[in-house]
Amino acid sequence: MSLNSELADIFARMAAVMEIKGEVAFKAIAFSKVSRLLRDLHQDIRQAVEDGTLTDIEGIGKSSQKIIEEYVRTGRSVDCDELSQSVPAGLLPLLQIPGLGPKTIGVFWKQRGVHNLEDLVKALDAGTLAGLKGIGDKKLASIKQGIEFLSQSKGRLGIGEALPIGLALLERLRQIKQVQQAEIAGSLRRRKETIGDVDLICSLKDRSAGPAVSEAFTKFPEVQRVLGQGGTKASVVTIEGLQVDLRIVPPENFGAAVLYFTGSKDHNVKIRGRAQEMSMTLNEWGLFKLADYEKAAKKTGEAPNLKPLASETEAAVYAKLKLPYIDPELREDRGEIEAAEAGKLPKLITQADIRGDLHSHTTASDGVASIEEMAVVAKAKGYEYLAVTDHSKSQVIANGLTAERLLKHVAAIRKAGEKIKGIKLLAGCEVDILVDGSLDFEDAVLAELDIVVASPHASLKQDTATATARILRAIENRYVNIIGHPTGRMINRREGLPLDMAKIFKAAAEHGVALEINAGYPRLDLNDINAHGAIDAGCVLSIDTDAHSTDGLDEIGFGISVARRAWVTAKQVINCWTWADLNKFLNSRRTR
DNA sequence: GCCGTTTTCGGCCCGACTGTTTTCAGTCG
Repeated sequence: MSLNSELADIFARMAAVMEIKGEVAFKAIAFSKVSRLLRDLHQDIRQAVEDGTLTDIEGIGKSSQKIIEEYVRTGRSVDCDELSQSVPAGLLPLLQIPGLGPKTIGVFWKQRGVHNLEDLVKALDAGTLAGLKGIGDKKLASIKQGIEFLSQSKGRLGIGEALPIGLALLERLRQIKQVQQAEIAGSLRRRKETIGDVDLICSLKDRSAGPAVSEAFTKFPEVQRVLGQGGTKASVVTIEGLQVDLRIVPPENFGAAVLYFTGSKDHNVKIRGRAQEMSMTLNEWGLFKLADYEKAAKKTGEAPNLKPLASETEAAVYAKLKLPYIDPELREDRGEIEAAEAGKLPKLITQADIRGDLHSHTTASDGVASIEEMAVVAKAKGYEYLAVTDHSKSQVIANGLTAERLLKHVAAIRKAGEKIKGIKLLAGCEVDILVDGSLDFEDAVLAELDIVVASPHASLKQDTATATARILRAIENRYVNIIGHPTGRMINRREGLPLDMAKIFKAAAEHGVALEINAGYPRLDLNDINAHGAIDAGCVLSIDTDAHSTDGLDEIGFGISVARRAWVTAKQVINCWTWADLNKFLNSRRTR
């Protein structure tokens, strides 16, 4: 784990303990914020410590500075240790239980001696939690259900699993006749790599239809359990164990609601603050003049009795805040509002910008389609080129090619390329980066190829120094064009190599090697943070599916999502370039 | 705990739903 994420965990832990102890809420909020910004930071925090620029980072003050510096120096934080010891360690995981928050956990601990999940389950079964102020039978039943839910679900679902579910429900929602507009919101719309729950927003043709639509939603065949249901909101759990929340709003408030529920929370906080500075207030109903809003009549579940300055579309709300439209993938409070204000938002890459796929497999190694089959489908997608890059010999499980088989395969690719008009086929290989950073083939073999993707597959538990040196050595090889899935991580499965990314970016930029955003779910490697760091450091990227079938080529969209979250433009992605420019890039190192 | 071109003190985004209550606290997003 990197230093940044270790520190992020420390601040998150301290915030959680403070919440349970019932300390001033804003302290906990401040530490949560520090935790989040450390997690998002793509340069090593050690650098900021050395430069003495720690408190220049908005959100880090004196206390946080002290904790970070101490941790960098000693690998520990006395403050964190002391705070952690002031509550039973077993209480922190209880925060994950839906319906159970820090206040109630604090009460259970102080008044009933609950120290961990086991105590809680016992106390619930024995009925010893009854009689506490503000806690009745229903509350206890809901906590029980929450525990059960948690034990069933594996935590956050990957976007590869959540997106199809969300799209299916959206389609169903749009088919309800009283529904005028419907949209996915939340982290799924922002295309985060993992999704806690799905948010759906819909507007009504007839504003009295709220309860009926809510009712219809809870009756969808995908719904396993109904968590709550009202005229403006319903929550369900699908058969996959995914929570889905529906919000129902009048048509004139649709844009404001979609904006609000798309988040992120931090983005919302920033734009609401901006609204306030401009003497306005922003909520899920719209953007209002502050003075008028305070006087207006408000009823629960209804828009305030006041004409909003903007509310029908997101763009209108942004415009009133003197901002251009901000793409959902950017809404993470990672500088997008400042960039929008300065007119410096990137023109984000779209799927239409992709001219080819530079990482794919065929039946020659572990793919299921032939060269021709892959080429035909790639051409049908409008691609100008496709690189066929089967595995090298170390990937025995994947039927990796020996040098001899590879050279025959190269000839077959060239032959297929002559036969199939309208798409350029590149003869390549996904060559293993071995444990010491050497490659699985000699340079003389690599020299026969049009393109070389070098990827780590095994020994993914190295320490930072060893792993970084390994990838750097591969980057230095003059035949390598792309580092495939650079960390080897798999969402919800394994962490991958703990690389010193700053060093990797610097070397890749210097040597003219592209870093891959592997679009295949569940890899999505580089992730958004690292891809952003890479382009910041002047690297170019390649967004590839690593397809093992013709269907696999469709997964490009997940890679595009990662790139968009990373502020990437088409110019920075080599497979958005024309064949002439790409060809120049692929050959530039060999002729140096 | 963090922040400040009205502030070094006094704020810190806003609303719905639920469960427990007769006016509100906790949780969630």
